[in-house]
Amino acid sequence: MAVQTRATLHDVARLAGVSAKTVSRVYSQRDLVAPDTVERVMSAAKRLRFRPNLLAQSLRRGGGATTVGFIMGELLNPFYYTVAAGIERELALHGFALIVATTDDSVEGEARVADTLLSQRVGALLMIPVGEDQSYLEGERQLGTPVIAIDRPARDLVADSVVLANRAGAYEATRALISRGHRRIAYICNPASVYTQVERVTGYRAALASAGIDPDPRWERLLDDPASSPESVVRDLMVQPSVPTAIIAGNNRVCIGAVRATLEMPAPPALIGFDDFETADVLGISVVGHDPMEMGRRAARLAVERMRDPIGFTTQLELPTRLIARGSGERAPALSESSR
Amino acid sequence: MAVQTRATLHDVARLAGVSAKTVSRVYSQRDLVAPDTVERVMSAAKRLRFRPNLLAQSLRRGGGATTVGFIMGELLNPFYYTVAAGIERELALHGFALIVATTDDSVEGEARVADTLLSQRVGALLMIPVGEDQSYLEGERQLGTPVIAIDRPARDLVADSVVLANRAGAYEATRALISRGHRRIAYICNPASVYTQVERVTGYRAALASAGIDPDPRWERLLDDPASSPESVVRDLMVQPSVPTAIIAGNNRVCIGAVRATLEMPAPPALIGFDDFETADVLGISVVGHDPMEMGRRAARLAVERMRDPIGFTTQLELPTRLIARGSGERAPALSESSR
DNA sequence: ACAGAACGAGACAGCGATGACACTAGCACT
DNA sequence: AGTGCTAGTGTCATCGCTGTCTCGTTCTGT
Repeated sequence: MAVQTRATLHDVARLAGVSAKTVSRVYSQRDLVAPDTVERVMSAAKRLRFRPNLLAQSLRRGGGATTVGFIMGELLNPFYYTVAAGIERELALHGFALIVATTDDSVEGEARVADTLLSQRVGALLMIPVGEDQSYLEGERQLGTPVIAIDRPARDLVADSVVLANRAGAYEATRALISRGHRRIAYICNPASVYTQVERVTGYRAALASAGIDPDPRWERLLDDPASSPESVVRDLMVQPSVPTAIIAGNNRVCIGAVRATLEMPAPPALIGFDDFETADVLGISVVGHDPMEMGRRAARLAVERMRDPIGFTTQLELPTRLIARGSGERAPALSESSR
Repeated sequence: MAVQTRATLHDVARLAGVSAKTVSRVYSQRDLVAPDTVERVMSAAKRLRFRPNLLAQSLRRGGGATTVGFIMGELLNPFYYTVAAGIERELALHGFALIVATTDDSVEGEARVADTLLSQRVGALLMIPVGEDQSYLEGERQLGTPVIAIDRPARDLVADSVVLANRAGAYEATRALISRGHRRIAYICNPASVYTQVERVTGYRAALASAGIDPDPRWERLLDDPASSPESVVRDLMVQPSVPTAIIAGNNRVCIGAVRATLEMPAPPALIGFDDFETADVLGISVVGHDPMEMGRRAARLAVERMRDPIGFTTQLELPTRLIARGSGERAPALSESSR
């Protein structure tokens, strides 16, 4: 088993009878090289299976990075990986490779992987911020590594960001329920202290207020307990003396939990989820949908722009949501319930 | 806005009043350095926000890569990204970063991204092979970049691989249906010419044969048409003069399509899917389940081993599947059908 | 007290590539 | 003939870092 070593520019140069610089020229195509020299070089390169070393190249060229890092909570969450897919596609278009790193949604994890990625000299850092504070990246930004926050704006850090119209989405969903006659509308989410949920709850309350309904703490289940299952939260809610006639689930996990909990009920409450999910149509679940892939694409595009022009103004992008009616959100309140 | 440049070893050395090599020693911890020198260096490094350049480091150290590449069809497929999640976790444990690249399941895409990744000098290449032939990577393998094939073995290439017990899984599912009294069992998949499906179909036929049932081409819908929707294929199948009493769906897409197609039927056929999916329990769909995350982990572990020891024997790993009963696969054939 | 080990730190080269600059040959023009 | 240009190529230094070698200092044992 011949364990050879990888050929370098010099090996190719020697075989082709030219200088290393000329081989470099052939590959970078920035300079003129005589056609037959090109041919000699190319054939030598092919014979040696030469492949330019991008690491050495970007070192020499002074940091022109070829990779971009994406810091996400975990790859198993459909929302996250759909964003990742969008990022990957957009970056591929511009010739960048994507390094993904997961944090398990922990603050230490975030700092740790950010550190690793920066040591890898990624050209930009895309992230779904977890911690309360991303100021530890401010220095890096000044050193020329742009940071793009996705889904939640970064805290204490100058960074571009791409977020959803969370308030408007929740507002619209709540209004839709109200217009069907619902007055007792629950909002359930877990975790609740993240930016997106805070925004959505605000939209939810605003919609209630606009209809003259006082928000009722009984129907706001804003949890921050990774251990508690959404399903049991919903079950618990539905055995109270006074039950809501409609539920808004703050994210897809809670929504699926709510589906599980209410599937067998004789008169299930109306249900609207936030975030679309694969089998939502099969299950007939109405949701506040949006386009996570597009979020990723936009974020990647911002990153590419920032790498080219580090000194532009930072951009805050808000992407729209839209209510997708599939049945579960259009159920009217049960008669006995609607007249309390 | 002060656009500074990133500090290097030399900058730190100058500020700390030592040589660059000593700073290097402090960071690599392979050599002895006096405690107060360490402290001086560290404080200088912190002041300059120094962060060692891993690219330069691995260049100098001669290729000791810090990244591993994963070539996948597309990030949107739940199976693929779950594998990716497993890979990422395992790699993180060993200090490698993961670069993901997608091919849109095209052969050219595969070759293109493999090229990019190899130029990035990834330490290993993990891939879900698409093409008929991965021999173009043989040279790279000899040059020291191990290749690990996932889900499907590589063709014409010495590579470790991690695959599922496809035949056994399909065999078990088919036998289970037979034992409930089914005789007319359809197998639907798209695409059909990939390794996994060929194996599964083989298992399916073997099970039929073992029960003395002749395979019937009417009930094998082996498509290779990305455009045709699984749902319509199933609908079409169910309006034939003679309908099957049970369906095996070759992958999760087909399975979800089958669910859509049969949901409203008064007497739906029994249904078993291949690959588990998020809401399968809610929908009561029996599946041949397996553990894609574990596949990713195992593949990553193999990659790490190979990077450490390039000359071991190649390993072929086969991971088990298991039949998960949730109702849809346990339906007995309709009476009028079972006695034909 | 002195040889030899052990420790701590610097000088230098070089990983694989490219930017800056220099140089030659050939041609067109005055 | 002399000048200026261009096309095509080579030399050298260097990107940020570390392996190897070297050297001065302190410590150890007899």
